Amino acid sequence: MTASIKEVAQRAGVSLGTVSNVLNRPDAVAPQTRQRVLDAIRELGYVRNDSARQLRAGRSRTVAIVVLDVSNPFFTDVVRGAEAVVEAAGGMLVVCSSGEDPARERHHLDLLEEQRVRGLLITPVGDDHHRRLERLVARGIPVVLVDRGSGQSNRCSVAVDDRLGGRLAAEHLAAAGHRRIGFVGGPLAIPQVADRHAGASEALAAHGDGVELRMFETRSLTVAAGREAAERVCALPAKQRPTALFCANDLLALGALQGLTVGGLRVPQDIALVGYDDIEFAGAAAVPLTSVRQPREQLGRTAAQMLLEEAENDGDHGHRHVVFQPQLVVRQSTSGVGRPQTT
Amino acid sequence: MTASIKEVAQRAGVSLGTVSNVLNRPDAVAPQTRQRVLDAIRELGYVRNDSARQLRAGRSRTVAIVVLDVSNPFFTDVVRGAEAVVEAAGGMLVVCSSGEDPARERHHLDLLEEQRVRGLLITPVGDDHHRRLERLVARGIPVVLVDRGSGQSNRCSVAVDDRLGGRLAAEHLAAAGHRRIGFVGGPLAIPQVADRHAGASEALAAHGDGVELRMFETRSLTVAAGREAAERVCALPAKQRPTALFCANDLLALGALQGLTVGGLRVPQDIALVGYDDIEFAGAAAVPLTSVRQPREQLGRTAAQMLLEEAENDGDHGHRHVVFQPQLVVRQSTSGVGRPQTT
DNA sequence: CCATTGGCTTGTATCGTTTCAGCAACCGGG
DNA sequence: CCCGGTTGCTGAAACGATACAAGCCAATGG
Repeated sequence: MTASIKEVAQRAGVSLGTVSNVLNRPDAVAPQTRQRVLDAIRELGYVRNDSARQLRAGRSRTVAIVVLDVSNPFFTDVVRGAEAVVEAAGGMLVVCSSGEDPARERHHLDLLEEQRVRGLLITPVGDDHHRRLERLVARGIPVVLVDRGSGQSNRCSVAVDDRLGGRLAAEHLAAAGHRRIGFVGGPLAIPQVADRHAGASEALAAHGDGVELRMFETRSLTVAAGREAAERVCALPAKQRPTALFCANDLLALGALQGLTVGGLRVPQDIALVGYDDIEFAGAAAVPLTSVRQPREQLGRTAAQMLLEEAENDGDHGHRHVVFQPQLVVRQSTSGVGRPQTT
Repeated sequence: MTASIKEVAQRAGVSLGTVSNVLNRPDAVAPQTRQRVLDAIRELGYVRNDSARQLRAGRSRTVAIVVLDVSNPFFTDVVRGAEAVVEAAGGMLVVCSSGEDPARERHHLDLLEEQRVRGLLITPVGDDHHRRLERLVARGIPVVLVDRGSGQSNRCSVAVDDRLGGRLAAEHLAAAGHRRIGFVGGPLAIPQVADRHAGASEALAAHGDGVELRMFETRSLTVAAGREAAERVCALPAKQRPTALFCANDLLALGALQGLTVGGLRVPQDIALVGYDDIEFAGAAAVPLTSVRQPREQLGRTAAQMLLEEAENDGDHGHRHVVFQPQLVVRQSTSGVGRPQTT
């Protein structure tokens, strides 16, 4: 059914090794022999068997990236960045989504380990993954943490300063005079969420005089969760209700925007809204969203580069921790007045 | 470095085959032997080598899906549907993005063929892929066309009726009294685009009396391309300018919305806008978008089911062609009056 | 004219699994 | 006491590719 190198050899009247040479070191084969082999390959429709290659070589050319949610445009942009780098290097990037579920994450890691992937980019779900990743590294599979700083010095990481991002958002709101601010996000086990919250908290504490940060925890970082959180906000009596919401990502913010509108609250007149990530859709929302921008594609590119670099110099390799700075993009959802902007 | 089955066998004091049995047919091994083997596995941190497994088995457990654009929420939803089915069956789904580029598509297919994937879900870029896919099928790799009907009877397909979708959109606009309608989409080599256009064209022709459908071709189906098309529209003198735009997908429509706003045209008062796909962000846009809804996740689920089914019954298998019906969802971008809706 | 070189090619071992025929020990029935 | 049937395990043969030592032959140099 599927021709192997042996049949190609037979047909071309050469030995196994020669065919292999044609494939891998064409210059080491005499031109006319090479041509005969190439003809045979074409005639039989021969295609290399990667399993065999990998088995022999002991390593694969595929790199995996495990993200929290493929449907989140933030991650698809990260993936695109990583993809570009990996493909340029002749590899293949496989994308797995943990869906914020530690069990699925583990399952994916199991499979990827069995496949002996060349390296792993991961945005881990919780905090209990250290031993697991440790083991991969010990096995010679380099790991780069994405969108997550690492205290660990035995692996690289690429992150954006989430505390700073949280501070930027909170300071912006506090400066606009908000005193009751709500934080929408969760699960708190996700470090990015915790850090953004911590940053906001920090900034408000520094601000002094009873600025309050109230937590509206969500079960996931999705539009639906944002809508649901907004319902809780709307249900509060006006006196207790926050006058501004800081959402842990833009999906939540977009959901919250919908939920608030349904609940009869106007953004930003009745309640201001800040998102996080500045995904492409944030600026195009019903009320264009103020958001904390992250260098999404660059995150992916840098992570992939570091990974490939580590994969080359098998073994010794100075682990680096790159931290990018987020940037506040102010739009209508916090600006009180003004006309729609579309950047 | 990485333990193999042989070392496990040695440590447990049994033969190779026994370890393999513990892994694959645990009941065929005496409980205490089994335990010894399991202990050895744990102590050595043994992990199966999938390459070797695949090589021996001649087939892999991974299924691939090749989509036009991972950043398009339509496709991420399709992917999620497919993923759910494949994972439930114990497999793994690898996602590749062709970026609407035939060369990249070919490259991915090459790699996937080398990997001897179990099956392939694909939304092909152009129309010249038949021979290519044919070859995969001949090799025993089942192929299911996604979001694309197939005249071919030797493979399955799952699609949504794009001509009908185009008709729905165009009829809606014509019924609202629009006489100069613009179609924004491209490249036309993408069958979905061509079909949606054809459907619209058809509906308007049936409508008679000089209703005009003018083409604004784009280079891709992205937000940026939509913005750029809107600039072209804005540049036209008011008399020639369409009073409505039908965009081949929601990304284009969202981009167009931004471009039109920047160009000083109001949606829907000055120009109406219809998108396609009804992605989650369509309803949350600055002006909630009227759009043609497709059953996105179901598309993926059905495709994956058909693929797995075909992969089971190696060989004979009745190829099916499932066609879903799209559905027009009317929102503010074509409704002239009314208040924001958020569903 | 022999030795040496260098260009091409061959054959074989190897990677880590799974599979399968075969062997040893044991059991109960005739 | 032997025989057929289990049960539990072993050992070797694949799977398809790559690497590498070794061989062959013609050409080159002394």
